Amino acid sequence: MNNGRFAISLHILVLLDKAKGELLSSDYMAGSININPVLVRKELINLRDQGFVVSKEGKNGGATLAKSADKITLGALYESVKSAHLLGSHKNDPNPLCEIGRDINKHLNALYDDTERKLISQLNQQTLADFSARFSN
Amino acid sequence: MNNGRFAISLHILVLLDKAKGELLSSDYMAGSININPVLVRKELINLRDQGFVVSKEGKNGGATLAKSADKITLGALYESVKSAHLLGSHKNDPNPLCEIGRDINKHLNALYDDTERKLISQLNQQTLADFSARFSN
DNA sequence: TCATTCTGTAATTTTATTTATTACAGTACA
DNA sequence: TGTACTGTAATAAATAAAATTACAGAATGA
Repeated sequence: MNNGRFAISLHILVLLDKAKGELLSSDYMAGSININPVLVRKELINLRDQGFVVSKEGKNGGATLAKSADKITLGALYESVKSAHLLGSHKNDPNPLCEIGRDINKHLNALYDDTERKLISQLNQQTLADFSARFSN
Repeated sequence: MNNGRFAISLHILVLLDKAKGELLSSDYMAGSININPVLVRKELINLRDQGFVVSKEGKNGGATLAKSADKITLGALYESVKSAHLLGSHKNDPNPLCEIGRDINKHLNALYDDTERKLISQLNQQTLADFSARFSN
């Protein structure tokens, strides 16, 4: 996971948790995160696909949590936004004529998968409720 | 860690381990990794600064491991190449007028630091020797 | 000694990725 | 039926990563 999507999604979820069921608009949330509202809407679609939030179209629409904050683990959130490999490079196209180059991707992927699995189980020990509780208000 | 530096550095180290003390040139290693030799040389400088390799200038020069492969942990390698935060975004400049935005970086950083610490201790359980041994030759 | 083969390093260009912007259709409300 | 939203596509701008070019300096050995 190489981009700001984890931070954006977590920020969204904290805002929704603090809103206690009140619908928040993407424009409002974009103002808090200080990013473009379209990015918020895209993340909301992903969060909705994962079952974390529900959203309502039309006037007075917006988003709210779809489940209790203690049912959303940070590991699940991580998995929902990860795109590239944890440690992975963009391009990795080693020389197949070299004995090391030929096999390294297989071994790197095994290492990455193993490491990522442990990272996720680590993150799964914390929920959105835990994280949200760190905010004083 | 968001780029291919971990993969590149590990590839270099495996090549050097398999070379058993014979000096390898950056051009040769770049050919195996299939990247530009200048990138290899830059990584070698970092690896040398970390005490993992030694390099020799001039004709018949090149690089070799500075210490035994079982003394180089993958956690130390990870630390040597990490630049950005593990889960961190490029830009993260939330609105300080929002109570959540005002505090979120503090809490995100605590989460990132904690998670990264555990990732590194996980990676520290594996050495270059372990990884290199996965290659059949 | 001097051509050769390396490393070290800076500067620049190219490519890839991420983020922002613009635009607009569709939905729901009041 | 205007207004305030979401959903979504297309494009542009900004940023980051990688490649390229260039060359100085070091060590070798013919």
